Amino acid sequence: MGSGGGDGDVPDNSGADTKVRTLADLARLAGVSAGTVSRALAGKSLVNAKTRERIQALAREHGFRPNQMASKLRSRRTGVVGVVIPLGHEKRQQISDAFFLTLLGHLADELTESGYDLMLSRAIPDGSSDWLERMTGSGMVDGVLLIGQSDQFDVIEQVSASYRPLVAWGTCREGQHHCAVGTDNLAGGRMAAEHLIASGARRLAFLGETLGIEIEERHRGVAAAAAEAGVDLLHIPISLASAEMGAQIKAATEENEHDVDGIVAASDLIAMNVLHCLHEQERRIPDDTQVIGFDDLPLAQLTMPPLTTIRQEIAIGAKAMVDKLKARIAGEEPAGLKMPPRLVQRGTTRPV
Amino acid sequence: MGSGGGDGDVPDNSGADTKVRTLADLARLAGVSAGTVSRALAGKSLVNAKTRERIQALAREHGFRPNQMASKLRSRRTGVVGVVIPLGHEKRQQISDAFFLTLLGHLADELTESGYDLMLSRAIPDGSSDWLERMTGSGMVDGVLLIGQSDQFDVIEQVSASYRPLVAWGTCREGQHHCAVGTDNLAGGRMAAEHLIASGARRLAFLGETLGIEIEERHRGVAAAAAEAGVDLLHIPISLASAEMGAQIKAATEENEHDVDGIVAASDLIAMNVLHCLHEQERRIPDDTQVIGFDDLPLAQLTMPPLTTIRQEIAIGAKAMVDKLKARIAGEEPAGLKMPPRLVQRGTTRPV
DNA sequence: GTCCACCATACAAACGATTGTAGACGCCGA
DNA sequence: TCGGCGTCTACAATCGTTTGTATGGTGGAC
Repeated sequence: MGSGGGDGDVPDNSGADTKVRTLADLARLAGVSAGTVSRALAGKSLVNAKTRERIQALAREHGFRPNQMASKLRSRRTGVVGVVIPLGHEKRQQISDAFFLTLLGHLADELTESGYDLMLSRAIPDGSSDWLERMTGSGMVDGVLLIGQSDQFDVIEQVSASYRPLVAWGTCREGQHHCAVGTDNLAGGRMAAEHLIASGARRLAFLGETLGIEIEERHRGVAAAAAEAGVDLLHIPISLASAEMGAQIKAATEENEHDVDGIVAASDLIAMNVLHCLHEQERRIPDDTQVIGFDDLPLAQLTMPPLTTIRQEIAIGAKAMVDKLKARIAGEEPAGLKMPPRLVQRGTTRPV
Repeated sequence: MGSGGGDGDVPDNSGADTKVRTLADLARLAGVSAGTVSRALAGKSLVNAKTRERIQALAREHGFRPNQMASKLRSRRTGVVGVVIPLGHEKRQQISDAFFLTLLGHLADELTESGYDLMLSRAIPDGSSDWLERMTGSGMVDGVLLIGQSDQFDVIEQVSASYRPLVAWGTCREGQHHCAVGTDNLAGGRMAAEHLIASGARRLAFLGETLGIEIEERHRGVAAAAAEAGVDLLHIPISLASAEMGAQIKAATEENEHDVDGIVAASDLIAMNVLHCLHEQERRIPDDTQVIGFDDLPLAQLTMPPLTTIRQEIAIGAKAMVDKLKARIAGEEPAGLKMPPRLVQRGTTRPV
């Protein structure tokens, strides 16, 4: 009363000058109560249309917007989705993986479309489930999206037992508890190997470390196909972090250049590096060595020759993740989605 | 007392069963007041060390963590930094730009390191300054980082007049009000053009639309160098969105194949596409046509031949942005940073 | 003319934490 | 034994909204 009421006293500094920070401030200016202002700004029909517009105009004029923290606290709905990237194996990995970044971009687009904000968290698992519960248990988000499962399958499984609005990208195992959207990596790996074998490869190599569950399945698929066809398979555990990748691949390709004629790379990025190294060693692609990638990032079309790869439907997957999360936030329990991979034949393998 | 103390009474359902969601719940269990629990969990020295540890153990046991919304509301400090990507020109652009995504990754790393969470927002400017003020005015974040300025220089300038903790990536103009960290694009463009001219190019082309201020400056730099040397310069406004880029570049390179012998691409991604198209047209690089990119993304090393490009120090820039933002949050007013570009000579230009 | 219904607004109680301050308790010296 | 002092804890106000309910006023029907 005493301090605030500058309305009538000094007409000078009345209007746009005094900073209006709270609903109460605006209410005083409009001559109504805070509750009414709240409803007016929310566009509720309980307030008179004329009053509503007057208040909205006033708010616009003063550049006022309600404090989100207070709003979220009261309404117990944050309008925020947490997106966490578990950096499990590979402690030193930055968020620089091209696939994850691409997926993140699509998720951001989908979430924005649905009116959600996105809280990004780079999590480095430390043995406990803390890295995940920090997000789920904080009351800061309505739901959580996991970009990849890394080697944290068990933790995710455990947390999801009590925290329902959680959807992960990655492998969808039989009987698993949590909701996952991903590509059938086993089928993808098999598909890649079978393609190479069909087009004449006899000594295969799989490039990529299998600490993460997704990559491990790709490798299993490749191994299964190789075993069935009776061809050799070499596993070279290339790091997924792009910083180390280059040197490791260089070493690997030089060392094994004598006997490998078909390479399955765990990702397109590895494949690009392989292409580069093979080219330096003047191996002809696909004549001397065939190469096949995984992901089908936009870049795959731009290599020379263009990269044959196993396509993951990132955009579709991102949309599915967001849709399923929204359903879970609403209390439903949609099942996971295992998308079939697709072979995109380009120039680094011989046509069958 | 009556309800909570299951320790001795019924050892069965005593502990982890009853859900403890609030400080008050935990306080009841511990037989202390909520205030004490709050201080204990915050590690304050005002509570007895023994009590503190007992409470912390209890919290751990029940998987309790304080509601962040309430905490942030009361303490008026969110521990969150907003990162917004303005999609000004190019309404249909997804967050898929490789450079922005890379910068985002580094920002995420730096912010995590500093204990901040990251709130990502894809903003589509609509003529007003609403897209930015939605973030700055909401009380949701302690500060805002802008990934690129797009064509929104004026809006940013205006908002930053009253909202101090704001740092943008991008061009650092003379006399501008807001704090920006970025590469000297003018110098970069000039550097690229001078390099091409020095190595024999006489008919230059700049590929990339100049709606965004950064690209526009690169173009100006190229134009200045071209004018000084008296060589022709063609400007072909390629879209920055990767979806449309391919076709546009294909059309452009086919049309102009007769007279361009030096290409400055507005980004590495454009350069990669150019390489691809030129290769299809069986032009020899760098003998028939020289190409130079901008950014020096990790991919630039993997093209064939490896891409000559103007390097932007993304990691260093990200760190600078976060440092300056932290200083601004603390009330200081650090100046912007204009980093010198660096020419990385690889295989798509002739050595001088 | 009275009463009912109804619309618009005011009031006040949450939401769940943080934090200044007052008070309880134990310990010490006199 | 008592006062003073230093530690620790309880109490209560506060952050800024949202939302259920009470209340005031207006119009129409009988």
